Amino acid sequence: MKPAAKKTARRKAYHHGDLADQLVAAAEAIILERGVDGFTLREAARRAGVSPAAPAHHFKDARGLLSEVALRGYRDFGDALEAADRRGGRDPQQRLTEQGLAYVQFALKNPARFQLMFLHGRCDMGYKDLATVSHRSFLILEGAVRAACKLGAGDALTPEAYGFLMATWSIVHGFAHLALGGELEHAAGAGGGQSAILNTFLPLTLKHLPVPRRER
Amino acid sequence: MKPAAKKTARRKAYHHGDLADQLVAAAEAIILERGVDGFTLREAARRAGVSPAAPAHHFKDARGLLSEVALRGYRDFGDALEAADRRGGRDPQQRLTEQGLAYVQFALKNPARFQLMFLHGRCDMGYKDLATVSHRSFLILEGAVRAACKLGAGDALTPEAYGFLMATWSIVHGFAHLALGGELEHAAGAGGGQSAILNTFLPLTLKHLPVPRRER
DNA sequence: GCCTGTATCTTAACGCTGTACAGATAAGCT
DNA sequence: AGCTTATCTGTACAGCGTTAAGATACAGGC
Repeated sequence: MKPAAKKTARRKAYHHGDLADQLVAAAEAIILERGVDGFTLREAARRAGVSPAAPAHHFKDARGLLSEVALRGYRDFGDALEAADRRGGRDPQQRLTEQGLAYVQFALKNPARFQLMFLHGRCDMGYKDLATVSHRSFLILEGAVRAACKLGAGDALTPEAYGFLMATWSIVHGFAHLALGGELEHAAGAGGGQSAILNTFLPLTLKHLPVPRRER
Repeated sequence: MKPAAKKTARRKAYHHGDLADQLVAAAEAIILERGVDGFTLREAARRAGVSPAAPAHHFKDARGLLSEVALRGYRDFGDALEAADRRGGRDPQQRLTEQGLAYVQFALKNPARFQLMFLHGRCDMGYKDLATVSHRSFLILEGAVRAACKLGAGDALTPEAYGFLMATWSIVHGFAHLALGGELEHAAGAGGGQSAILNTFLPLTLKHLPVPRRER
C-alpha cells in the first residue's frame, strides 16, 4: 500500500519526479512576490519541499535556475511576437504596431519573467540555447522593420534601417519599462489610464516614426 | 611626530574623517567593476580600510549607501538635463533633442550611477530627498513637453500631452538602455556606430514624434 | 591643563545565503 | 538477484548584512 501511487501522486516519493518544474514555478512565484532581488535558491528549495542541495542536480547553480525561467519566458515571448506579427497582415506598419502592443502586454502579464529577461547579468547567456531563443525575438521585430524599409531577407541592414529598428525597440521597451514601474498608471489622473495610453499613443507614436525609404 | 598630520593627511587616523565619501566612491567603483549585483557593503568597507560595521555609522544599511550614490547621480543628472534644456534655446523641439542627447550621454558617462538610478527596488526612495531630486529630472523633461504642446506651467497635462511625454521618455530611456547594453555598438557593423546613431537617429526620431497641438 | 560627552570605529556574534562533499535512497537494467 | 545511475539528504564552509558591546579619538566646558 505504500508504493501504491507511483506515477499518479508522485509527491511523497523520495524522488518526486517533478522537481525541476516545481523549482521553476517556485522561482517565478518568489520573483513575483519579492522581486528578482528577493529570490533565493534555498527559498525555492524550501517551497518545493526539498533540501537546499537538491536543486544542484537539476541546475548548475542559482543563476542556472533563473536562466531556465528566462528561457521559458523568451519562448513564450517569441510566440507572442510572432502571433502579433501575423495579426498585422501585410501592412508593415500594422505588423510593427501589433508587435509593440504584444511586447508591452507580455511585460504586464509576465512581470516576473520580463524583469528577469531584460536584467543583464542575472542570467547565464550560455545556458542551453538561451542566447539563440532571446535573439529570436529580435529577429521577429527585424523582419517587420525589413518589410517597412522594403529590404529583402538577405539584404544587409542599412545604417538608417538599423537606426529605425533601434528606435522602434527603444520605444516599445521604454513603454514596457514605464508600464511595469507603474508610471503609466500616473497618467490615469490625466484622464487616460494605462490601457488608453497603450492603445492610442503607442500605435500613434510608432506610426509616426520616420521610416527610412530606400533611395532609388 | 605621530599626530603631526591632522587635517592634511587624515588617512591614518582612527577617525579618518572622510569615510562617508570614500564609501560612496568605493561603491561606485565596485558597481563599475562588478555591476550592481556585485556590490557588497563589506567590500566597500574593505576598500575604505575599515571594519564591516563601520559604515553603519554613516548609512542606515547597504541600501542607504546605494541610495546616496543614486542621490548624487540624480543631482548631476538633473544638472545635465537643465544645461541641455538651456542649450536648446527657445525651440521646444530643440530643447527636447538636447535633453535626449544629454540623457543618453549621462548614462554612457555614468554607467554605475545610471544602472542604480533606474533599477527599481535597489534604492530607498525615502532616503533624504531622493524622491524629490529624482522627480526633478522628470519635471525638466515635462517643462520642454509643455512648451512643445503650448501648455502653460500651471495648466494640467492633457492625456495627449502625457502620452507624448511618456513616448519621449520611453524613446530616450530605451536608447540609453540599449546603448549601455552595448547593443548600439552592434550597429557599427551596419556602418553607423554608436555616436552616429545617437547624433542622427535619436534627434530625427524625436523630431518626428506626433506633438499633440492644442485644439483651438 | 584636565574631565566628560559624543562621534567614530573595532571586535564578536547571529542568522542568512550559495555551494561543495560524502552518504543514503529509489528506480532501472541485466 | 545484483549493479548502475539518478536523485535527494545532511553536514559543512565561507561570505554576506546587521546588531551589540566595548575601545578610541576628538571637542567643549571648567
